[in-house]
Amino acid sequence: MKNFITLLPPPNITGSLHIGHYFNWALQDFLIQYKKAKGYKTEWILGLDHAGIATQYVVERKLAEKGESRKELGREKFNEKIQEWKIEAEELIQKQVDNFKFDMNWNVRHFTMDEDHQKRVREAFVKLYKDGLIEKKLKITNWDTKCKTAISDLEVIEKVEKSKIYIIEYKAENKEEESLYVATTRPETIFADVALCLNPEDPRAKKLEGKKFLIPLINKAIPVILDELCQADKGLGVLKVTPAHDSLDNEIGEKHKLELISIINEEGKLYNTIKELDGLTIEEAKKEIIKIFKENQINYEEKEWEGIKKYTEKSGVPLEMILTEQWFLDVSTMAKQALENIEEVKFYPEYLKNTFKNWMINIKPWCISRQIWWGHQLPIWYTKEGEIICETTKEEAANKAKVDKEELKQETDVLDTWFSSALWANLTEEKIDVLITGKDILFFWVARMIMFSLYLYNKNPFKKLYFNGIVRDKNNEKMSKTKGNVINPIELNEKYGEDALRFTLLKNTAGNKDIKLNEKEVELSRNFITKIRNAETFLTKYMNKNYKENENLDSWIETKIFEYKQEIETNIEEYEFQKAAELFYDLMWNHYCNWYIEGLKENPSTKAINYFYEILKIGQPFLPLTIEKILPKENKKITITKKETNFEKVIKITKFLRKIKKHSDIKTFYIEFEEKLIENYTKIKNEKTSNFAIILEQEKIFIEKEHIEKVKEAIEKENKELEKERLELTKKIETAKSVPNNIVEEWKNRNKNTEEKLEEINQLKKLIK
RNA sequence: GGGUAUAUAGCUCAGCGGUAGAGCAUUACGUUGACGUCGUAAGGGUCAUAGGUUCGAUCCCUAUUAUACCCACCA
Repeated sequence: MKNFITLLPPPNITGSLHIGHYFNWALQDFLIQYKKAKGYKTEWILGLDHAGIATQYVVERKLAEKGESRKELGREKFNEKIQEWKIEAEELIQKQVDNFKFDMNWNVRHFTMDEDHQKRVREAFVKLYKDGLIEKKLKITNWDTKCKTAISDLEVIEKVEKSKIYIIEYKAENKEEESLYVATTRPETIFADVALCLNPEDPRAKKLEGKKFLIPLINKAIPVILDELCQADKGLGVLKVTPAHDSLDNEIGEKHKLELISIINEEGKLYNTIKELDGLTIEEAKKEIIKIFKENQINYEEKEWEGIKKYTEKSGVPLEMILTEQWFLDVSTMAKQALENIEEVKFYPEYLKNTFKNWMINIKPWCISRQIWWGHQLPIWYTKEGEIICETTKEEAANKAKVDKEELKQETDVLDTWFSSALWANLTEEKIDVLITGKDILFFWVARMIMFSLYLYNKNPFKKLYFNGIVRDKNNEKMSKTKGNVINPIELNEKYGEDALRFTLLKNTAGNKDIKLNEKEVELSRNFITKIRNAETFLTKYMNKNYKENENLDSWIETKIFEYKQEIETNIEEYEFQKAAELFYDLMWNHYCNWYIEGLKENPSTKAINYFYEILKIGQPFLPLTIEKILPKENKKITITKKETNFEKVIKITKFLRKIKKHSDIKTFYIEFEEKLIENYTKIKNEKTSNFAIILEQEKIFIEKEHIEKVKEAIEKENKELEKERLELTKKIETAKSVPNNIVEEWKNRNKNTEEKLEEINQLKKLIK
């Protein structure tokens, strides 16, 4: 038996599951059910993520409500509190999972802090460290002043905001020289300035290079340096260089070997400045320094400014760049390996593979340490002498260092949550058939899993990657608690019944794009489910059991089932869920209910119920709960094949008669072909009252004289259209020069058809006269 | 600033070199065998704009516009 493995993106233990989870899970559940029915042994790898910063943030906030803080509690007690929270959160998630009703065994699941995963993480770290890819460095890092931890570049969000920009005068050390004016949005950082920078092309550059200028207030002299990183057209073309608190400045600083002066501490407060400002927060200091400028008659100008401001993703406070010691993972080798192996992975949608590649090409070292308490502590031990030992356990570290293990102190930092997630694909040794996840975590998670798996396990973890869109509200806005437009999947399921939301989402996945979810759509799915239930009621309770032979109709629906089944399966295999859903909808509602069941009313068939069950089997992954209730545990298996049928003729004749009926009060017609069926479909009596006959589909249809005029009208329009088409086609064929033969042949055939039809109509017209 | 995706009927979206499609909504008619209604039918489109390639473009190319997202060090 073949295996089918899929990996659930583990939800965070920070809170409840939302419609995004429901959608993502529904896609996976759909595939699982489909593959199961196909005879595969399926495995859905489930789990939860400890979500380091996010969880710690939530728990700290809860503590703050009670007037407690993590510092008071200490690391051990605090982690106990987090464990309590975890249990609470798990219960909540459990309830939701139960309500989601997916085909999963939630009791069998992993957790990123499980002992075996901790081991996996430690081993990975040690290997990477010993390979020389992990290094501790004093560097400026993105800093979250609320959670007091470093964060990665990916956890930074940017917003365009209106604020103020200040133009500040830096006087020349040599009083004869003219002052330089610097535009900055951060006047509070002048104390960390170590240079002023100009672009080498700047006309002032040659004259000023090496000259010294004074930092306002403290009158410290700093030199002018030249670097093309300073752009002449930005600001006033003069950059104040604060290498300890700005990444561009840091780069310039490194190039010119400038001193790093740190003035912002881990709490986001100033130190090492002047006594009026030390201890103030950035925002406070910004206001205060302007006051001080005024008091000291420092020349400055204030202007309105619109620019990008950075915030931390998790706690939402302004981002600071500060100087700290952090652990960095050099991912360049891994990225190279990932690039070499990515072609064998199929991406849905394909264009994301390029996004993936571009990211890999431009990848930068990853800051993997976090100064929080909840997470995987780094397997790094320090000896009394300050030697760094990296081993998976304290015992091993002690052995290696040849010291008593009580002498070793473990690094207090924990790993970025995504470091442990990066190993999530290695919960199984086998290749995962498909990972279905959101595109927002392509870099955070998917890319890193691929890199880690290739480097550490020499294995490409995935065969296919499917990125689902975001579920948005009916106005195409992202759902958020603050906007109040959040749709709760469980509430929707309660309102519209089981499977309605699931079907709606599957039917609207439209090429991995975001889904605009309108409740109206869910209502339509509900109606579809009702239709199916009613069909069942009709077939089992109301259908006339007085069966007659009904080969034509049966053969037709059987052929339809055969064709649709194939097409639906092809679409599912290509992950075209929306097309598959539409096909199933069409087969069930249009073909089976509207034509077949309507036909049964005249001609009940013993096979009707079997056909119904066959269609349900096809649709089972779309509406598993509904269909499970209807499908009997054991039902007679019937073979579905393509069969000869002339039912299409019935449809054509029916549609023709309906058209006539629409425009007249026709009461009778006469035909000697499937008359009962047509009578039933058209609700026109089959009774010979006239000798006027028209020929359609090689069948004679007799219609009363008085309705002939209406027939004329009905066909006149068709006639016009046909003539127009013939004209166009003839012209096309005549003017065709460099058109391939097969195309011309096709046109000719079509033209022949048109002419035949026109001939039919002409005959008809003659007859009517 | 760079990149990617999207632009087709009132709405949600298919199609993607050779007759513009579906579902919903609208309108009309009809529902004495199932219908948390259902059925039948009709109307509705310069396929974002402008060029180009081609015998032929909604489809390919180029530019423009709009929207969304991603990346980047902008004072």
